[in-house]
This record gives sequence, structure tokens and C-alpha cells, in this order.
Amino acid sequence: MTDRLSHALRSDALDNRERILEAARAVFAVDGLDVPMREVARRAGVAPATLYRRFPTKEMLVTEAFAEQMYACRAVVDEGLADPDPWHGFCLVIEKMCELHARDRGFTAALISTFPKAVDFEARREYALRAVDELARRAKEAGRLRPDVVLDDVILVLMANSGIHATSPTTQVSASRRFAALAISAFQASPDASPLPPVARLASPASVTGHSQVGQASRPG
Amino acid sequence: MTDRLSHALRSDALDNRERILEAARAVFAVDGLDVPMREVARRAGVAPATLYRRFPTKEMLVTEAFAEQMYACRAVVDEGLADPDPWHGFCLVIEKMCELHARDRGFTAALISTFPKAVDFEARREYALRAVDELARRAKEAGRLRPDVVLDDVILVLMANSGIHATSPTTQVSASRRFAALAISAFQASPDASPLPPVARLASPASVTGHSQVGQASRPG
DNA sequence: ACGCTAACGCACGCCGCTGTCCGCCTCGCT
DNA sequence: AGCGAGGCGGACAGCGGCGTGCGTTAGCGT
Repeated sequence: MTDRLSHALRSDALDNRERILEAARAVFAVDGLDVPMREVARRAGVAPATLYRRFPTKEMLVTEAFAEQMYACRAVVDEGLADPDPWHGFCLVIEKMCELHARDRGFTAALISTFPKAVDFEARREYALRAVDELARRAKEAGRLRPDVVLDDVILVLMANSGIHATSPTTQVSASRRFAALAISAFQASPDASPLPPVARLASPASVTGHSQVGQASRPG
Repeated sequence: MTDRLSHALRSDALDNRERILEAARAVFAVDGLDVPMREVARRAGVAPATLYRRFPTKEMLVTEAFAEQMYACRAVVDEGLADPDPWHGFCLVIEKMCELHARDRGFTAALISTFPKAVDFEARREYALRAVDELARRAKEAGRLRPDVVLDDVILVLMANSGIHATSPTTQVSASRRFAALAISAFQASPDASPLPPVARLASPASVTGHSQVGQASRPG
């Protein structure tokens, strides 16, 4: 599909396109998605018109800019799924996802709430959620993940992680790492765990939330 | 100090002032702090000039609007401190704080990150942090709070809680409640708790963070 | 009741962001 | 090397929010 675009693009245009995307990624990562289009253009050393020609709407720019992040996202969940120890894989996913979002502020915004229309995002998102769901099922079967945890809880934690802000990128990832560890502590099966309040239905798709208990091992009672 | 202002205010001015604050609270709670000043004025049934006359800067408006929230905040920590069971008090503070922030999106923004100049906020904030610190110390002594938890972790959780967004207010508080429960699970002392990654130094004041271990019982080493 | 003065709101100018048009440039084909 | 189409960038108009000056209104004290 890249060819469909690039076959008609001249070399300088392609070059500019790449620089725009690079600049967009950089500035989105640091300042979030609310930066003006002109700022992206300025950092790319390009006039606004050029930017608008390549990416008529900000949504398109964002979608393209975070494509590789989406790949990273998929890679993380696949890595988690591949782990022989499901609990370890689950923890890995939590940690990596939190770090991913900590390193790129804009990606979180893009993924969580901002552009619901980007169908490509939706598909990948659902894939990731299904994978986490499966991982959680296995981790519960292994007795490491507490049984009353729900897929929405994972989303909850990811959303919460996006609320963490720090002054420096270093502090940001370190804070996020710490938070991920705390979240994992909360998810860990424990004999003296208090029951949780009713689940909050968030954005998990119906195809996954059909069963309210995430990765619930089919138990009769 | 209210008298110092109100003695010079005419009755209609005072009435408008109250309506402005009410409108500000309402809209800040739902939409956060990024709403235009004119929107507040519109909802209050007041011209922009009037709003600006009463509150020359948005910071002043926010400070006044959330004064009662700050009282509520203090009340929560005091209630927690007064609890004979420190762990129960600690949990109470976490829960109530999370709910407070869930119910009022703008308050979170105001408290956490936005207006560092509001000295009154700072003082109250520090007071609350000291109280939580003390509570944590006692809860650790009682063996209920895991010893490697740090005051910054509480801030971390509160910040994270602010990242939770939902479509309806009901879902919002329910999600936040669930999150608070998970956080408490993470904070709970447990024999099989994995060690935590290094703490992320956040915004806790030096007067409290002088000792890095929150509420650390004085141990030789 | 009357007037003084404070408060109100309309309307204005300013600024930053958005998105688009048009003349010049340059890449790429021959 | 020359030509043509596609690309580039400066410039422009529209919009929305911000903060303020000024004529008018209405509270409050006498």
C-alpha cells in the first residue's frame, strides 16, 4: 500500500514526507497531539502547504506517524503470547505497554481516546485486546493472575498510566515503570486479596467482553 | 478574608460572583480546565467583562472555584488520620481521593500539575501529603502497608487515577473506584510481593521526601 | 426621591491556528 | 540540454479565544 502512494511521489516529495513524519513523531512524543500543524512543518523544515498536501487532515498524519508504534504494540503482545510462562508474558505486556506509552505521550492519546475513526487503529487495538485476553486466561489457569481481574482492568491500568506526567522523559519512564510494577502487584493472585468493587465497563470491544470475566477458565461454579 | 472582598461588593455583584463560581465548578468538573473563559461566562449568564473583572486571570477563578474541593480534600485526610486503624484510614484516603478526582476532572488538573503559583494550594497540598505520610508510617508499623511503598507512589496513583476517562460520570466514578481498589491491593503488604523498581521522584515536597521511605519507622539501617 | 458611584455588557482590536490559492522552482524523462 | 508536470513555499482569508474601553444601567446611601 505504500507503493500505491510512493509510485507517484517524486524523490524530494518522498524525502519531505519522511522528514515530516519524523518531525511529527518527535514532537508528538514529547508534547502530545495538541501541537499545531505549523509546528510540525517548521520542525520538518517544510512549508505548511507541503504538510497539508501530504496529510490533508491531522488524523492522517497521526495515523501514519504512529504506524510503527502500532507495530511495536503488536510485537509486544506477540512476545507476551509466545512466552511459555503466561504470567510472565502478561507482566511483560503490562510493563512494555506502560513503557511504550511513557516514552511517547502522543501515542497514548492517539490510541486511547482521540481518533476513533482510524479503522486501522481499531483493528489492531482489538487484536491486542484479544491477545491480552488470551494471555490473561492462561495466567489465571496457572493460578498467578487473580481470577476476578477483567480485561477492562488492563485497559484501566493503561489509561491510568497515561495520566502519569513528569518533567523529564527519564523520570517519566521511571515513574511509569514503578507504576507498572504496582499494577502487576495488584493483578497478582494472592490468598488475602479483598474482593474488588464491580467492574467498570470501558472501551473493550463486545467481541472480547462477551464474557465479563477476562480469560475466565470455564469453571462450573 | 472573604469579608475583605465582599464588603466592597454590591449585592448584584456578589450574586453574579456566586453564579460565576457555580458555573465554573460545573463546567470544570465535566470538561476540565481547558474550557474558554467565555464559556464560563455564558453559562453564568454574564458578560465576559464581568467575569474578567471578578477574576482577572483564570488561575484566580480556578483557585476560588476549587476552594471547597480543597476543604473536602483536607476533610478526607483528616478523617483518615482520625481512623483508629491506620491501614483502614490509608485505604479510605486513597478511595476518597480517587472518587473526588473522578467526580471532578478539573480539580485533578488544578491540584496536580497546572497552577504551581497558587500558594494556597501548595500549602494545603503539603499538609495533605504530610498527613498521608504519617498515615502511611502508621500503616507500615501495623504491618498492613508494604514497607517499600513511598509517598511518591501515592502521588503516582493519584496522577494515574486522573488519567482515567469515561464517557459518563457514573462510569467514571465506578472505574475510579475499581482502580482505587486495585491500587490498594498493590499497596497491601504481602509475603510474596516482588521487589519494586527504583522510585520515581515526583512532586512530593522536600520537607516530606527528606526520608525517601515513606513513613519509614526509624530503623538503624 | 434623588444622585453618586459601582457594576454591567456590548463591542472592539489582537493574536494564533487552520486550510487554501498561485507563482516559482526543480525533478525526471527524452 | 530542454521541457513539462508535479512539488514547493509565501501569502491570504476565516475563525475562535483573549483581554479591555466605554456608554449605560441599577444598587444603595442620604
